[in-house]
Amino acid sequence: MKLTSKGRYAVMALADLARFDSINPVSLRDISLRQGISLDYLEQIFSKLRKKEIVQSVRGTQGGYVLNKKAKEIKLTNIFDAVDEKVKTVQCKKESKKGCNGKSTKCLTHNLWDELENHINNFFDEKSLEDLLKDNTERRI
Amino acid sequence: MKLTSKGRYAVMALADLARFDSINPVSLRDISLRQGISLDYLEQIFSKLRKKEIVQSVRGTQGGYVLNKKAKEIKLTNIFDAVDEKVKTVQCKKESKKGCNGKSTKCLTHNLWDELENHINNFFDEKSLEDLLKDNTERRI
DNA sequence: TGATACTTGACTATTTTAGTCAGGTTTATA
DNA sequence: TATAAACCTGACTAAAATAGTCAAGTATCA
Repeated sequence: MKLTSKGRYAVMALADLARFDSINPVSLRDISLRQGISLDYLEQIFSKLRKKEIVQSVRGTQGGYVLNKKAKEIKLTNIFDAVDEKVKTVQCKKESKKGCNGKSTKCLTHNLWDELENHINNFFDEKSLEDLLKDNTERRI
Repeated sequence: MKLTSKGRYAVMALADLARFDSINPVSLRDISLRQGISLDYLEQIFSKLRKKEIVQSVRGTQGGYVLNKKAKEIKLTNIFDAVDEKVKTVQCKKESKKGCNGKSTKCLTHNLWDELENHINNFFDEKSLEDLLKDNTERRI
């Protein structure tokens, strides 16, 4: 079980954005340099974040991205959702043919995975971008 | 982020084993049939479980596997650990060159991933095989 | 009008996953 | 003591996911 880079990068980039966007839009180039993430990859990620209205783009010279909501209102759930990073534990949710051994009853451990999923999602539901910054006030980049 | 089959199968198989091993060892063949997991794959998984002393093997005709501890004492953490299913959230744990942007300070979101990891691991530390069975007393396979 | 920066979509190398396959060894029991 | 059931091991592989790269734009400000 692991968290993929796309999800991590999205959160890292937004945390960076949240810290630096107070006055001007932040260019992906800056984020790329500060966070060590490939510019091309960032563009893919921000395209998704924009579609989900988590960020707004500002075109032209001095352009870049701005948060579309307050950092407090952006939960990690929203971010992961935007970049298709999902917590998946069971295959047997949608009653696919192979799910739960292909039997009509739930598999032995079905409840467990459900519980785990909720457990993790609760964590992400509660954490906002602002929380992240708070934890880091003593540090710089 | 997802849970891989290997980890799921290991837990499913052990839950099956815990339920049926009261008298005789349980053959992988039976588990394979009941849980719909490939026999060859089960062998790989049980080889690891045996090395970590979670199960004991009984050779020969009528042989199979038996739990090596009480179901109560086998935590999910132990199981995942045995089959190399780990919760990985950050690449920057071991101070690899690329970790945390290759900078000396921790990355912006380092604490978050640490926290998440603990959150998930706590869940697994608390859950035992016995807990799983309890949740399923009303169901059969 | 040029530089900067966003925008999109197609492409791809690498890694991981989820197994399969082949060829054993061990042991209970008929 | 033969044999079948069951364990045991390691090598192999197809398919999927990941983590990007690359190319070719478009929009806007100075």
